[in-house]
Amino acid sequence: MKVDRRPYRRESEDSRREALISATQSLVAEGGPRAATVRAIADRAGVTPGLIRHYFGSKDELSRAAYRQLMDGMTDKGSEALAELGAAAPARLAVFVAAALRPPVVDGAAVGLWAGYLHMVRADPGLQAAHEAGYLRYRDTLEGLIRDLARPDITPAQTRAEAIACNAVIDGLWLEGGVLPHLFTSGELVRIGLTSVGAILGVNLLNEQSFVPELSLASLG
Amino acid sequence: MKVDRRPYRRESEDSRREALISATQSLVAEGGPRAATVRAIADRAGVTPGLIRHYFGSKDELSRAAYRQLMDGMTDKGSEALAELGAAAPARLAVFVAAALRPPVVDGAAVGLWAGYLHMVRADPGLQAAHEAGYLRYRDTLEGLIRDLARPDITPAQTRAEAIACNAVIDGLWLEGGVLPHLFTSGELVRIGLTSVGAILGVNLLNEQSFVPELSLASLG
DNA sequence: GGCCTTGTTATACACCTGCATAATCTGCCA
DNA sequence: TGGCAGATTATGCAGGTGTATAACAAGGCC
Repeated sequence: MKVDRRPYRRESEDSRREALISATQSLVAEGGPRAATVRAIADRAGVTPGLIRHYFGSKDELSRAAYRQLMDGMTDKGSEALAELGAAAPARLAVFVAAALRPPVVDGAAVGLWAGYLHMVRADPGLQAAHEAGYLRYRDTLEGLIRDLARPDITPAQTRAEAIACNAVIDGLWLEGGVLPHLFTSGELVRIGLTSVGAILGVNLLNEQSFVPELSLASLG
Repeated sequence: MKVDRRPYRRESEDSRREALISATQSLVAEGGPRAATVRAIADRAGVTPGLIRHYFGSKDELSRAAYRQLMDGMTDKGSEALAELGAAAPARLAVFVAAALRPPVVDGAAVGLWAGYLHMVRADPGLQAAHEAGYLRYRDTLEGLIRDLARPDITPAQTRAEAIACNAVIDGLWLEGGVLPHLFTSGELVRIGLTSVGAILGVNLLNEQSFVPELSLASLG
């Protein structure tokens, strides 16, 4: 009594790694990290479990790769939204903030993955350095946008403190929006984010909505 | 060949529940949720695994209880600091915010524990309900303190949005302070928190420092 | 064509997981 | 002083986990 054997299919290394990482992320997104077993991952990637060990030394290493890809994607989202427009400083800041507070950045799966690896980040110095670099890269971008506002009589130290505060607001909103999406109406996170960042900096960012196509009035709750 | 039997020791129900919850929390904080197996929990609590089922119906229920206690404990820290003084509304708000932004609330282990659970929150509806309840309890307390400021011409909807924003600032600062403590000088988190919450609400909270003994100038960086 | 490297699959294994249940101990009350 | 109830321990079980290893397939190279 023979069970049918999976047809042998040879594919590129990039394609296989991508499929495995993608399968890991989607499984964690749906059923939490406990659902992301080697067998489930391999099954979804259309592959047998052995390949995980072949491409990544172990399941943990695959998980780490998935985490790294998640972080890279999130930090890039804001910059991408920025690159397209050369508008005035307040509008650029508004775009950057808004990008972090709506899908695909605000996402339960992203929060879940991020939180799941937080303790590993605390334990592993290498990952901690990477995490810190990512955090500072984001905050520095924010600080640059704040500096570009060219408000008079603002010291560098104050700009730094403001960047920390704005970053915290964004982080907090991103977090709760991802974990408890049903508590916030559509567009509410963006509106609250722009309002409070504006309040912290003493500028009005809500009027900058018109500069952002995706942030039309219709998309606000 | 008989293995030695654990000595029978009878203890109060409260003591046993407390020991099991405490063991669960420390294990999750150290090694993430995966480390908190029934056997490891029972071992650390000085008990056999069967007791978990005896006092809590299942391991999941124990996890939920441990998470609930964590969330409640964080809110309680603020309320405790509040209970002692019957000062004016701005001072009370300042005390509440400051309590969340310094040890023992700001703590790497606490963040690790919280993150470990957040991982599970997404998968388990029961834990999600616990998280939502804890989050709302804290935010409602904050909203009450904001309302007590009795500023003129503030709608309930605006108060709600402000509470969400202030909660986000506190969450973000608490998080980053716990994960990357070396990036912030002592007292910086408290100062930034009071400044930005004040900016969001249009009040000055920094002057309220004098009302808080532990928040003397000496403790600020 | 024969061979060898390597991607891929299948199987085996040792361990661990949570849960159920039986066995045992102890304090309390009649 | 017995004995019962309930707290606590020990054992068993069915299933799942990650990983190691063997078997197989296919393409490149001489």
